[in-house]
Amino acid sequence: MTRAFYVTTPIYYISGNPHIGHVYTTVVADVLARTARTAGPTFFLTGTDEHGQKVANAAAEAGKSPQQWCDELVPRWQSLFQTYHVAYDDFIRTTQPRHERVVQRVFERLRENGDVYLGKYEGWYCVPDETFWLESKLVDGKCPTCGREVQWLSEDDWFFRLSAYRDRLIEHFRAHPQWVRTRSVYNEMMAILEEGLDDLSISRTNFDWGIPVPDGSGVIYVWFDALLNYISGIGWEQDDAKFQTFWPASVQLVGKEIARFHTIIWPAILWALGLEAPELVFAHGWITVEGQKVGKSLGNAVDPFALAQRFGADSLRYFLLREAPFGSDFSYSEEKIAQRHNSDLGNDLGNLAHRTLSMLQRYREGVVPAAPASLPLLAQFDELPERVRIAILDLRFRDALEAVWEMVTALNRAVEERKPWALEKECRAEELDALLYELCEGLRRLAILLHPVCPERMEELWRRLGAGGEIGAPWTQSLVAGAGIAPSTRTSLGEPLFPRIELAPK
RNA sequence: GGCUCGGUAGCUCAGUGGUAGAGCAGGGGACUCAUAAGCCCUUGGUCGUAGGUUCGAGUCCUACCCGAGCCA
Repeated sequence: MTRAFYVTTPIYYISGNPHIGHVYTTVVADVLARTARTAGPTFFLTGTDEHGQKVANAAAEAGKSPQQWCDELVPRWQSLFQTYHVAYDDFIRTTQPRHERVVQRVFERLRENGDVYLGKYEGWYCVPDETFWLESKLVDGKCPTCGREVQWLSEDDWFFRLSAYRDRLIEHFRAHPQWVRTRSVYNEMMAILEEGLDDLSISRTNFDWGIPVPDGSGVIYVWFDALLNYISGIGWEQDDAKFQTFWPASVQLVGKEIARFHTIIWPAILWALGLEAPELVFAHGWITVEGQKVGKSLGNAVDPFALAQRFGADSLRYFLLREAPFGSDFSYSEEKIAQRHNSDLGNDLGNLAHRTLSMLQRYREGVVPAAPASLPLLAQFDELPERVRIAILDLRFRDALEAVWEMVTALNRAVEERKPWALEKECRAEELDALLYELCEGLRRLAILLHPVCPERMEELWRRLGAGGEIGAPWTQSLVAGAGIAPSTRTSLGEPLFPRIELAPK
């Protein structure tokens, strides 16, 4: 029933260190990918964007070559993603030959078919933002976005015939009102299209840190270069089987600041190549700190490594997905992270696991009892996996998690109502066995359902349950009749999965 | 300036015409397997403001205020 699933993050521009925003997008992609993998073939691509004047300048300031600068920074990103348990299928760097070949080949192809032509570019350019500005848009002669000096460029450039795709773009937007989310970004892109499109300059001659224009001078514009990672990363014209399997992308995640590149320029380039546009571009909001935008320049950037250290990577992942509906901006604070961790993960889920395994230890020496004839407690959640899968693949993470928590609450309630300690005292062994079995099996299912969100902690829960098979196995194998936890399985209690975090009072 | 999205309980948010909801936080209770966690009960909102349409509006229309964002 499922077509292959392909999810991408933006490739990250390595002019500095990563921050929590990079974690946010990448974790979301990881949750999508991990969920999709339980249903069918999946590919998750992320990587780094390494060309452009801004990188060249940063490298020069550090007294390094651009390549050396990138080589030193890339591991920083990779170790960040490892810290957050991100399991990408590939990590592409735009300085890799496999990517550079593709960019040059695309350039040649479009030049052959007339979508790329030689023209003259004159105008203002903001180096840090890699953006062109009309004189009329400048504020006091400076970049309206970042307030820094702009440069006057006058050069012969190669242009991409973007204007030729305007009508098709408008038609595409009208025919697929859900292809760009959120709604507000869709509306804004539509407004841009209705205003009209100019052709796009896609080469630079005033610096040389980029992919050379084939049979010409200068380098290819960093955005043109970067966008193509999404097809070079799955082997366009290099690995046809792979490319055909995964293109068009199922979900391309972007921050809303780069929505225009991904929903206007990108589909036009794809069409010029005879390829399909991605199925969905989801432009999400910012993370703010106490209502303020996070950024290096604002000086309120939080070290994401330190956050993982303090709260646990899985708790951060849970927080990012649960706290706000995906898409809108949301305000992050340490208090809120701690509150989510304590109440949802610690009190509800972690304690459920701990009390269950503890009772099993106390009453049954840690061994899973025989399976009862039916599982009435769990039967009401037979539809839950499908609900969760649908919500996650629709990027409604909060809804998915709320649905899972209905089950967590039901299991906690069942413990209260059926009082295992009383059953033990009254020697009602059969009832106690049935309840304990159902609680263990319930935990096994919760571990599977929450594995995409909290992979490390759920793997630990899986081990403590002594569950057989793979936690990440297709749900058609692990969440069906007969797949339940085996009687006589030996469990272990262990320390709390999500120990309470006490914040120092302000 | 034009445009977009949002403004619902202390906090985070559901709710697109028919008697205001959830979770958390706050208050009370019974219990004890457990991370003083869990369970039960409960306080709390003139749904940004002012008009309008309608038998009836958080839900539609107009204006305005506040916040965030977009404008080759």
